[in-house]
Amino acid sequence: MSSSQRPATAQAGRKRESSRTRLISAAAQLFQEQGFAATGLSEILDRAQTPKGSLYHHFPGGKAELGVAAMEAAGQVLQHTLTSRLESQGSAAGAIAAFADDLAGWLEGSDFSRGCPVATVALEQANGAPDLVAAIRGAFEGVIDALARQLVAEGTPAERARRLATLCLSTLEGALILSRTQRSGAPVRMAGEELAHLLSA
Amino acid sequence: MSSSQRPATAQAGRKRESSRTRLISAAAQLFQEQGFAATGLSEILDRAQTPKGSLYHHFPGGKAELGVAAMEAAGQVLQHTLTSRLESQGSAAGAIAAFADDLAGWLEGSDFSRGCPVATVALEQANGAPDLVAAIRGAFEGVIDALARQLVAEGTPAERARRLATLCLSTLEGALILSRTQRSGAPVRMAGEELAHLLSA
DNA sequence: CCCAAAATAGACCGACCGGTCTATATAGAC
DNA sequence: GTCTATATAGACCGGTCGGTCTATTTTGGG
Repeated sequence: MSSSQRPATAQAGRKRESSRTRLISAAAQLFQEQGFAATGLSEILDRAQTPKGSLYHHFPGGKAELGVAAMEAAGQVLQHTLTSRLESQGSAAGAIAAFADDLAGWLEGSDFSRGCPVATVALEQANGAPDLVAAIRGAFEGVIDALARQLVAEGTPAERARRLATLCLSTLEGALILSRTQRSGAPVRMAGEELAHLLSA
Repeated sequence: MSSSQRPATAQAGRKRESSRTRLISAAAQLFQEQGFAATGLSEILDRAQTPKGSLYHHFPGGKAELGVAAMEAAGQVLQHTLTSRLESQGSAAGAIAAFADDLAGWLEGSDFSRGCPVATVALEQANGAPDLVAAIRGAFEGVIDALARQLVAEGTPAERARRLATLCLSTLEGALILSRTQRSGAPVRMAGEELAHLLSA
C-alpha cells in the first residue's frame, strides 16, 4: 500500500534491495528514539551508510515518504511480535503478559532509548501529514485486530473484544511512556501483569 | 524550583510578569501539539507576542530552559485538574472517570490537536537533557501521588495503591495516543470507564 | 525628578535543515 | 560486449534553526 516503484518489470526481482531496507530500518530506529522532527536526514544517512542520492532515488517524496515506510515497517514488527506470542501462549492473557515482557526487554536492552516504535511519531505528528497519520493508525489497528481476534476465539463478544484489545494497547503504550521517563521496566511489566489478570476474568 | 532570577530584591514584586507567563504558556501549548523539536522559537515568539530579547532575558538558558518551565507548568495543570476532581467526586473511581472526561474534552475541544501536555515531549526527549526529563518525571509523579493518596485514604494498602495509580495514568496516557491518531474521544472515555470499574472492585 | 535595573526590540550570525541536480558506477537484457 | 535501467555519489542551494549582541524603552526606589 505504500508507494515507490519497485521492479515492476517481469523479472521477479529478488536480489537484496539492501540500501532501501537499510534506510527504512535506520529511519525507524531513529524516529523511535527521538521522533520524526528531531531526526535529520544526515543522521539517517549516516546510520544507513547510504548517500543522499539513494534516499531520493528510493523515496522521491523525501523524508515524508520515508516516514510512512518506517511507520509501516514498525507496525509490522509490532504486529508480528504480538501474533507470535498469541500463537506460542495460546491465550490472550498469556500473550499480553509475554508481549509486555518483550516490550520491557526492548526497553532495557536499549538502555531505555527505544520504546514503542510508533508512539513517539504518533504524538508529534498527530496533526501532521495525513498519509503518515494513516500509516500510524494502521499500525495500531493491526495490533488491536490481532488481539481482538484471539479474544473472540476465546468466546468474548466481538464488541467487548475490541474494547478490551484497545484497552490493552492503551495501557501498554502509556506504560512505555512512564517506563522511559522513569528509566525502569517496572511500569510496563506491571501493566502486563494487571492486564493478564483482567483478561483472565 | 526552576531557575532564572526573579525579583529577589526586597520588594515583594507582584506585578503581572505577563511576558514571562505568556512565553511559558505559548511554549507549553505548542510543545503539546507538535513536540519540542518540531517547534521553532519563532513560532513560540509569534504566539506569545514577544520579541526574542524577552525570551533570553527571562530564560537565559534558551529553548531548553523554557522547555523545563513549560513541562513544570503543564504538570501543575494536570495535577490541579485531577486534584479538583478527587475533591469533587470523593472517590478515586469517580475522579478517574471525571478526569478522563476532562481529557476527552480537551481533545475534542481542540479538534484533537492537544492531548496530554507532557507525553509528547516525554517520548521525544526521553534521551534528552536530564533536567527536562526530570521535570517530566516530576509531572507524572505528582499525578500518581495524588491518586495513590486517595486510594490509601480509601483503605488500599500503600504499595497496591501506587501500582493502581501508575496503571491508571498509563492507561489514560496510552488512550490519549490512540484517541489522537483515531481522532475520536472513544479510547479515552472507554479507558476512564474501565478504570473506574477496576477501582471500584 | 532622576537614574540604575529590568525588560523589550530586532538585526545579525554560523550551523544545519530538507531538497535538487548533475555526474558516475553498476548491473541485467539482448 | 554493449546498451540502458537502476542505483550510488555528493556538491550545492535557499531557508530556517537556536543563539548572541547592542540599542532603546519602561519602570520603580530614592
